[in-house]
Amino acid sequence: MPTGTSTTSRPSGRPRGADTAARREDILRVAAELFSVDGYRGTSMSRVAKAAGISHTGLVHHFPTKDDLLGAVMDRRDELDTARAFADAGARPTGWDYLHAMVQMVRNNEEHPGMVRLFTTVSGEAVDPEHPANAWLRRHHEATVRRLRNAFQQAAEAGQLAPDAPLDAMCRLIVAAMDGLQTQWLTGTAPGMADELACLVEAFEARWRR
Amino acid sequence: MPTGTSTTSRPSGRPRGADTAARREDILRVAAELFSVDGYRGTSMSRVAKAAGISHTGLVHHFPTKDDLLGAVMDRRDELDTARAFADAGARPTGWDYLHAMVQMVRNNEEHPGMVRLFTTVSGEAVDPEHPANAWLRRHHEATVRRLRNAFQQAAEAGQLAPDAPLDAMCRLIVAAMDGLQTQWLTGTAPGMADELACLVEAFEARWRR
DNA sequence: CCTACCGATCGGTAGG
DNA sequence: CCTACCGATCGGTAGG
Repeated sequence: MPTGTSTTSRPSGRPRGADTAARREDILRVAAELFSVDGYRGTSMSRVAKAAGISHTGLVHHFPTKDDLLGAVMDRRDELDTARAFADAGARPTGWDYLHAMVQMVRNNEEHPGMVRLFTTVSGEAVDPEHPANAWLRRHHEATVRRLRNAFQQAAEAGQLAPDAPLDAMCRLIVAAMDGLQTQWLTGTAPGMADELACLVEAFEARWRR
Repeated sequence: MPTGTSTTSRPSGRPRGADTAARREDILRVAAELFSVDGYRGTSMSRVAKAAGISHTGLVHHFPTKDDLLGAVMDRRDELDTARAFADAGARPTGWDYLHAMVQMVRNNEEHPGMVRLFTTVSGEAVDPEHPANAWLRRHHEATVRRLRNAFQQAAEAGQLAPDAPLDAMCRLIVAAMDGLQTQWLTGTAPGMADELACLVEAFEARWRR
């Protein structure tokens, strides 16, 4: 009995479509782990292939270039990040509640050091305008700032924000604090991240909440 | 006439001691530039040598391993950083004044993008415990936190700090904000860093200054 | 002509 | 400090 014919029903042989999706997921998982420790520049395609249990050329078949692989890894990170954020709070909180939900999201991140390491390591390399993840980093920061800005504007419309509050600076500060706390947490300088971020939100409320 | 003998007076030939120090400084300057863009892992000894105008083995003569070179580059960064911090304020301010002086120091850093890039890029790689700059990164963060803690304790002794202020979290937040703002500034998400940091200090004062 | 790979090797470069 | 090299590994591609 021939295997891999062009007939529509295949009682034996490899289920091709499903295998491809599962294989890609395997690759993305091990690549994320390697990038998170050694960075994009410090990780070779061969090492990713070996960790995924396939050949180098097998890896290239799924991701033609190393840049393609990085892009897929970071897209997957964002998807998992968003999925977890939504799982925590069914509907997205608004106004100051959004800030407190963000603290909870950071507390959740303390259970996922691999994700935090991936973000921090790749961000460090990606400040170089020539780095393949530079556009991703800018997009990520701008999207995060935008969501914070929306929350502050909701607070303002509800009369809960001082009219002279420096909106943009506050948004950027929260993003900066989250990024910087990750570095300190990963190196052991800080025991956590959420309590520190909560301290920032508390100070903001003391100064600019109405 | 022989060149480079061990006699004390050399009317001709290369003044060796001076040359060595100057050459090392040249190497450290170009290495800092390369590390700041491509990172430690993304920079080769050969490329450093070429940029410094010497051979690969000539570079190895001054810095036996790549790790030695990185250590010297980061030590030099810290020296220049400290020198500029002292130049700004003759004596180190105390209490809340120290926080405001730090904002001024960050404003000064906006004139030195290369230094900021070096710090951010190497920090990103160095969260890996196996990275040669991991110890440097931890030392840097702990020293910065210690100086901030001293300042807050001076404020407390002067009765200018609420007794329930979360000292450690505040110190780590300031360090995190400085690090994170550097990333956003380098990628163009934020137009500056000092105004944002000043916003953090203002919020802290509103919440915990007495 | 398709898919999901394989073993082998391309021209160059890495740190030392 | 140079020329001349090493063992190995880089990202990417060949034909089958």
